[in-house]
Amino acid sequence: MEIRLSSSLEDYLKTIYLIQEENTVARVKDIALRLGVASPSVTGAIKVLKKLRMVEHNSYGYIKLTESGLETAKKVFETHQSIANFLHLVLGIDIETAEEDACKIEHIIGPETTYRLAKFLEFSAAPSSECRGCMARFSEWMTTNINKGYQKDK
Amino acid sequence: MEIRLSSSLEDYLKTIYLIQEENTVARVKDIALRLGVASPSVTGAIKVLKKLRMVEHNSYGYIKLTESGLETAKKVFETHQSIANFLHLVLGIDIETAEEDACKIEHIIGPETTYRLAKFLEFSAAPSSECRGCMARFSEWMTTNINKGYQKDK
DNA sequence: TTGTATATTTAGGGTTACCTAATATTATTA
DNA sequence: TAATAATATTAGGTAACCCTAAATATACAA
Repeated sequence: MEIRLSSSLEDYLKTIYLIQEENTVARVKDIALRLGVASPSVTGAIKVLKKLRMVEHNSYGYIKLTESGLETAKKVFETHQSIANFLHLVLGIDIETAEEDACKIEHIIGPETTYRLAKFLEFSAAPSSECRGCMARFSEWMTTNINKGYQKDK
Repeated sequence: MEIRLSSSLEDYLKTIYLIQEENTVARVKDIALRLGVASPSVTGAIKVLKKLRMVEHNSYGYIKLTESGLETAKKVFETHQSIANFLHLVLGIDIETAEEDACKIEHIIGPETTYRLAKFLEFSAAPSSECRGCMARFSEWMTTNINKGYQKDK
């Protein structure tokens, strides 16, 4: 009985989750601030998430994830972490870009891709893995080759 | 003077490109069929792409990419290939899922991520790369570990 | 406790991207 | 060539998601 949420709704859940993790209460204003949207957009999204039983909310009150909302939010966040780690630690992309890209990809890839990506990270970062040396070599190789190809503008 | 296209418009360009590559002429019907949308959606998109000077088109006629449209379409397609190859060859995801995921990610990641992903593939697949052994080990390791974690349902 | 500041919601719009049904054009074939 | 089939376009509608401006509710402080 898995409900397929939009990227946007997943972002709202993830944001509420992150606010809750900081032992803070989630308010419309905070969510709006973090997501860079206006307050009425948050009110609208919360109304939908409430109907889906992902959050609890009374008018003008605080917002809390339900068990089901928490579960989904955690999944999204974990997927985010795997992607961001891969982009940053393996590909060597700067942390800001890695986070930005991860924020978009997290809503798109299926569970199998997520699972395998996490496993790849686990494998390549394991202390015993010969892969560690290989990753270091790639890193070196990238640094020496970087100027021949893509140049970051802006 | 880079114009930021929507995922949807990029898909239309990519589809026209792929039809052109088959030495076939692109018609509304074909594009609609490949993308799984109705004809009026294609007509609408073509109107936008024409305004952006990405395609040439006269009413009731064939559709052709302009130089600028071709350039963008190629970029999208190349990004697609890098992602699909990574998902399939490195992570070992079945080709259909890899293609599906790539179709979504291709519109999202920036040029640096694309560049580095391609370089990673280049490095890890190079005949001289010690990484090849490492990738093979990962593949083995995945096969032995796969049942402990995620199981493909459906 | 009453006035003011802050936070939230409602109301009303805009954009993108799809759809179906109806109309117009082009192509085919009898 | 005239009728029919195939294709493309226009018209009109829906849903998701965002926005600003205005109204409403709550919190705080004099």
